[in-house]
Amino acid sequence: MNSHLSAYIRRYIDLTEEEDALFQSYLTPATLKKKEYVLQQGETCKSRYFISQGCIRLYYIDQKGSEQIVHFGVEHWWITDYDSLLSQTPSHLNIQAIEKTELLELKETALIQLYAKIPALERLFRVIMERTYVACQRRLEYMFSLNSEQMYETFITSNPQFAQRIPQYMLASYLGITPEYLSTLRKLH
Amino acid sequence: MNSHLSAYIRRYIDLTEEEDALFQSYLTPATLKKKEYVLQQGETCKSRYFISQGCIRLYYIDQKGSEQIVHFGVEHWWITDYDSLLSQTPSHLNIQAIEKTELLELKETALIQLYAKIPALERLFRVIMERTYVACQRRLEYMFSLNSEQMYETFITSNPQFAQRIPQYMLASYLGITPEYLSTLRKLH
DNA sequence: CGCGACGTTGATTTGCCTCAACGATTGTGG
DNA sequence: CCACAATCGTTGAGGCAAATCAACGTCGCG
Repeated sequence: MNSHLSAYIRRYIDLTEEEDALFQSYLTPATLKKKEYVLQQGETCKSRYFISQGCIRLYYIDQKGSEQIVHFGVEHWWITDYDSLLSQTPSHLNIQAIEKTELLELKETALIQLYAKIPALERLFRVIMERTYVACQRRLEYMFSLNSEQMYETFITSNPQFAQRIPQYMLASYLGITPEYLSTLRKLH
Repeated sequence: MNSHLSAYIRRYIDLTEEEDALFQSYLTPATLKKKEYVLQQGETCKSRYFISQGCIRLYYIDQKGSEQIVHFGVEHWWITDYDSLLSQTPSHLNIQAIEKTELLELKETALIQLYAKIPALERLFRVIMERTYVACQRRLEYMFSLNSEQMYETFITSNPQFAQRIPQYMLASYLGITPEYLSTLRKLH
């Protein structure tokens, strides 16, 4: 039983102790070393992963052959490639540990069984999805409305602790700018 | 009873005829003239809307005072401002009919009651949310990976019929470029 | 110690914006 | 039903944010 996960779930739905235990019995812990992969492009995604400890990046390789970071995941985030997972088609994403990371794996086939046993889980994952979507939407709006300097400052001020954990070239990729340009932005304070 | 909506629902979940009728009894039809608003910035969003006929845009006013289109909605799309709806805070979005549009309004308070009466609806709206999120994610990836010309061509080829229904300045806004620049792109074929 | 990964700096280039002006089309009130 | 205004798309000149390319310094690690 993972108490972090129990507390996380309790923020969204009420489960009995038995339901909580049943849910968690379907989860498989895994530990990743830095730079190890959860998923590599070409594979079909079969699971969602709850990050109990550590830091993850999702990225793909664009036409020019360079890495584009889609987003990051940290403690208490669920991460997966929803596109591949839900359509069961090969993924174009790579999901990789940035540092030593502990995950709980939830197989999608198991989740589908669990929905029948614990209907409240439908709500849990609906709410998670809603919040994830709103975050994605906000990011789109930032990209439309802010220039690179403003995006950098917004990121730094809203994720002060997290910004320390990732190398600058990854942040640059996430923001959609080059490492060189991020470097000049930082000079301007 | 709206047969389009029934068919739409059946693509995702199975409802009995009684459940379908109950669900639809909670929906209120509305007709919008061109340029009428479903929601204006500052209001708190209370409902989701199923578009039975017509075309909608969601946009906000950025710092410079110009309209930025977030996305469009057409027949058989659910549209709302999820951020405002779920947090019950004032919206920064405007939702407006581009042409004469027929909607079915589903109040969020009603939906919350309905979740208890028809648990399968949890699944319906979870699946809708998942698909909506994947679409948002794809759009982010396009913005990172494609230049304006490629984004324009992608939009035109994947939405050939829809592109005819909206003025070019709205498409330019959606793509994140100026109408002037879109005009020069079109010259290049 | 030596190599590779990471960050920085500067010169040059470019994709796209801004601003201004001008047709074409649409719509509306007299 | 016409006249005028408003809306929409186009064109061109000039400017800027950010990319590209190349080179170099530094640090951490095998």
